[in-house]
Amino acid sequence: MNISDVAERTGLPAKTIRYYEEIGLVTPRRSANGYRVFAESDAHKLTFLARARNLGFSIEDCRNLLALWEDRSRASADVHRIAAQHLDDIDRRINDLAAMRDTLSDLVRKCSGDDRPDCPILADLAGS
Amino acid sequence: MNISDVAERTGLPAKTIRYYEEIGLVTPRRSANGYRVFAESDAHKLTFLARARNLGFSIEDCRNLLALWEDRSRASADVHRIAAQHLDDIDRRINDLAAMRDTLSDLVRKCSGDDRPDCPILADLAGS
DNA sequence: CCTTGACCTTCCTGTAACTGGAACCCTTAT
DNA sequence: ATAAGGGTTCCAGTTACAGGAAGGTCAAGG
Repeated sequence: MNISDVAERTGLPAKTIRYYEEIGLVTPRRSANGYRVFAESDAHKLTFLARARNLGFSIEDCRNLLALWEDRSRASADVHRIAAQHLDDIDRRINDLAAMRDTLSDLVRKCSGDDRPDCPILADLAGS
Repeated sequence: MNISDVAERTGLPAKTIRYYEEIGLVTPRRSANGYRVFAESDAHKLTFLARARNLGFSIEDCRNLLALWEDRSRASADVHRIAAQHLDDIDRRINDLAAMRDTLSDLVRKCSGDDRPDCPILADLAGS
């Protein structure tokens, strides 16, 4: 498989796949002309990576998850811990964003949004 | 005021304040020895920036909001539009994160997290 | 045989919003 | 004289790629 084939199969841009090779997440072989040649196992890894990234795991998390995936003797506790930490992180980010949204929607609602200069949003940001 | 004074007053790190000067958000005067000297108006701007950044506005949004704040003849509609767009953005991000959380908490719940290698999380990421 | 177009390659730069650190200057107190 | 605690500039690193330039490769068509 050439890079565009595996790009299509995984949904990852070719650029991203090259980047993943650069940082050591995949190591496709090379054909005589220098083109990358992806084996099935490479495609599976990249699919794994695409899904993990879609769930918001960082590249370093992905690296660790990939290592655990390839380790037949892994303990599921290790995977569980990484996922649970990421879940906490997501929850924190949701809470932060929800707090912003509450404040902001309040302000947006209070602001007339017409052509007058009076604006509660700016007043609040200025410390009223 | 020296930089550490205004840092304390605004809650922004000195590094961040220097950065804001570098990108033109504030322009404190300089004293003879080269130190930055912050006027009250500078401190107010920085407070404004700190609050806007806390609400998740991008630097470019902040730059625009600041310009509107300083423009006595602004239309509140301009502010309203920036804030409403940002609110939409926040909502999108919350939805994205919530989707991740739902999937992930499902997986975390299903994973025993013990020392056996069997792991539904990895199975799912692999495409089961 | 030559060209054209679609691939592929590497390398360099830029993104957002800072943070950390090195090397060095200024001021005040001991 | 020196030490502590400010301040300054400049450079590199962070995350996870994206865009683009310059150039090699391959298959089809005239």
